[in-house]
Amino acid sequence: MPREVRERQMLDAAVAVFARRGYRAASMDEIAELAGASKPLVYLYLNSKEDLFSACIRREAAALIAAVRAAVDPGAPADRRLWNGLRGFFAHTAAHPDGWAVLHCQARTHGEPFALEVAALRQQLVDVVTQLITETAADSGCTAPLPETEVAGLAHALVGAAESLAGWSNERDGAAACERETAATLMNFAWTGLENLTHGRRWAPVGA
Amino acid sequence: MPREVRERQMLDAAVAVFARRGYRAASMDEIAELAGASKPLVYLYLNSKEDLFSACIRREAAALIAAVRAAVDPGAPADRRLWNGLRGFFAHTAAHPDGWAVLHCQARTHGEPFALEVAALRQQLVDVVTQLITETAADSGCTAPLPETEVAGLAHALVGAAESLAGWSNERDGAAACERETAATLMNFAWTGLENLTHGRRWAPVGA
Amino acid sequence: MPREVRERQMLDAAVAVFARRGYRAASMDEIAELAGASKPLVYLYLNSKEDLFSACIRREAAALIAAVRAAVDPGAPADRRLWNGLRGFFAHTAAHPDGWAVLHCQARTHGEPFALEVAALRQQLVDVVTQLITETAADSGCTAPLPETEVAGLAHALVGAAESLAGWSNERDGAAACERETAATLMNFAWTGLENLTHGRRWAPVGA
Amino acid sequence: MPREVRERQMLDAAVAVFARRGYRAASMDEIAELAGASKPLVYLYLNSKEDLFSACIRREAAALIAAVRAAVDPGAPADRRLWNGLRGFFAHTAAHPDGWAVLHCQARTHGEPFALEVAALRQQLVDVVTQLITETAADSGCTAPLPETEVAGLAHALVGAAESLAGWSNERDGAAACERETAATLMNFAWTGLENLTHGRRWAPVGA
DNA sequence: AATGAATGAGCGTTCATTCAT
DNA sequence: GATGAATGAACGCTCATTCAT
Repeated sequence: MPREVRERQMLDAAVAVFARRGYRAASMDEIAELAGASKPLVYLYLNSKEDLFSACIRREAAALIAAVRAAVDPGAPADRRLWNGLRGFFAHTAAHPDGWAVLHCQARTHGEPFALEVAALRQQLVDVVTQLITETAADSGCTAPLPETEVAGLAHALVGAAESLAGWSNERDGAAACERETAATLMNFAWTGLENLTHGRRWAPVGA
Repeated sequence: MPREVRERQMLDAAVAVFARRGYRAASMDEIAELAGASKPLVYLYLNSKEDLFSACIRREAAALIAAVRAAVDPGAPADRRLWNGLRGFFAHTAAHPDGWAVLHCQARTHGEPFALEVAALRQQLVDVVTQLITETAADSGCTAPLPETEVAGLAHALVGAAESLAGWSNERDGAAACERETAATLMNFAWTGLENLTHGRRWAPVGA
Repeated sequence: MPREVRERQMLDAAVAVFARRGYRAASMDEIAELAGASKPLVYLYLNSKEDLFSACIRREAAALIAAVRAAVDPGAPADRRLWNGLRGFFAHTAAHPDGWAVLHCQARTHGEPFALEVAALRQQLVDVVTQLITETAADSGCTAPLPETEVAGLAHALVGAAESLAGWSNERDGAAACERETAATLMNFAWTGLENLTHGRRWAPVGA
Repeated sequence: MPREVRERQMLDAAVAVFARRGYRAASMDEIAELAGASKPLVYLYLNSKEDLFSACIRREAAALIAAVRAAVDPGAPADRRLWNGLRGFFAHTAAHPDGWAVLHCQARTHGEPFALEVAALRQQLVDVVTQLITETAADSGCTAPLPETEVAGLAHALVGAAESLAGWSNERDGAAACERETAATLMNFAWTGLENLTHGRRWAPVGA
């Protein structure tokens, strides 16, 4: 069996086991068995548990960001592009729950080396969203430009909301059927909020 | 040294170590040493690693929800109350980063028993937010009542956004100084978005 | 509470726990709790786990040998005395199963110090039986005196048979009702066997 | 080194250590060291301390019962067969004192799972003896058939006597030289006793 | 007379990792 | 290319034992 195929099987197995058990609790024995290979072979191809986990993170992160980027159709108007990006995100995470679990739940909780890898992914997501926000603002006739820090904050809020909704809708119904509805909820929330902000309509505490 | 004091020291140490290392990677030796006690004493007071982790989760969850509830001043108008709740949330998570890390990052990734405990906390947060949203809608002269499912979705999105922002602002600057700014960002986003929604102003995909 | 009473309670508890769990698996915590005293008090009175176990063995051994000796009525004819001794043995072991378990099952399996104590008891039992055998032989008109080694062997066989029957009849029916029957079985077996031996009627392998 | 060989070495070491120390006091470290292997290998091959002990019991029990069955030559007359069986029993226990100690002293004192395994062995021994008694009775022209319960009692008594004598002769002299003598003592005792019983010659307490 | 508080030492078990083949 | 055999190191947990009071 060619190395490339074997390696993909190993990564598939590793993602599944890491998602189910967590990084520490996952055992190389279980991964090797699920991959249908012997343990020394896993070490020959992937060096160590740490490298294996990193490889999983990188592969899943690349797949996710690629899915989102592909969903954002560059030719569409700004509002459609935000909408498409959200749908792409929800669709991919729903279709690859193990990969999403590794990225969202496991990678950030196990020390620096992995946290850095996943932070890079997150930054890419935030970059995409930042650009979408900027474009959206411009497209809807922005009259009150937002400071850079606030845009970053909004992007983080949006990503967090998306992550939270992804988890919520996944556990509410196994089927990904309502993915569209979930996206719509968030889109409504974000879109109208953004429009107000970019037109200077803000809320302010009375006493401040 | 009286038992109560020792027990609190142990929980403090456990929260710190669990936050830094994760549940599996944390060793009872390290926790005991950080608590300034011997390992058998930790077991005598807290039974097992699992019980110790549960105790940490319960203590930190109770503290967080109490902080949020205390911040939401029942006498204030609805917008102020949402604002206050957000500030309370951000202030508490910034002041107790280890506790927040245990709740947000570690507890959900290590098996059913802990996930259930933290799900209960999250539900309490969502409940609080749901009520705030409902009141806010009523207070601002709602003309387009939202279906229950959508309110739940919004609440989850808001909580997710808040969680994400908490993590972002915590790692951006150790100081809790900008907590107010973070809360303002989210408040603006949420408040204006909500007002539009409750007055029937929505975004809809063109082709749908 | 006077020391003597407390000490007896401790020994009672220890015998029960040692019988149920074995020497190593028995924990001083459980013994102290069952005795209704604190652990340091147990140590104050009985020094160590080893000493406590020794004390149990000595007390139970003394009680058993006393019961057997009391049962053997010195005034009766030899056959009656053997019969009475057997009945005394079975009655006592049935009435004190924990003590018997400690002596028979636990004490011999846990290293030299305890094995020696229980060997002493066994020797006393063998001595009693040896004397009974000798007397019985004399009483029934012995025509073929038995060598000393053989008497010792017979005594050991008899004690072993008695021990085995004690266990068997105990587990066959919880009630000690059939103790008499058990004793009769053994008595028949031993008595007639002895009579033949002491009159020179032996079995011998054909080719020897 | 092939697995089979290693596994036998481990069982040999385990039998020796369990015999010397008892189940609880035996440490897996000592067993592994005596077996000339590392501890993880012992676990890889034999799963757990409990499984290891069970494996010891089963192996030694099978060896003992096989030795006795092999000694009982089916073609010989009944008295010879009883004689041969006794000699086989004494010879095997003398040649494998550790195995015998595990079966007789340790296995019965450490909880249900092991007690059941050794009870099965004992039942097999009792069955063999029961059959030998029945055949012996028939062979010697039985005129007073014994009730089934009494036969069972006699078998238990005989096995107990044999077990006791095995221990006694083993500790009296390490050499197995006197095994023949020990067997003769018991055979004389049992044979003549049986013959009387099966011809209705019994002892009865005077007052009963 | 009696105990709450505390620990050093050790055990059963697991796991990532490496050779020799 | 692929593996059966093997291990050093560490971890969760328990227990006999001792002080200070």
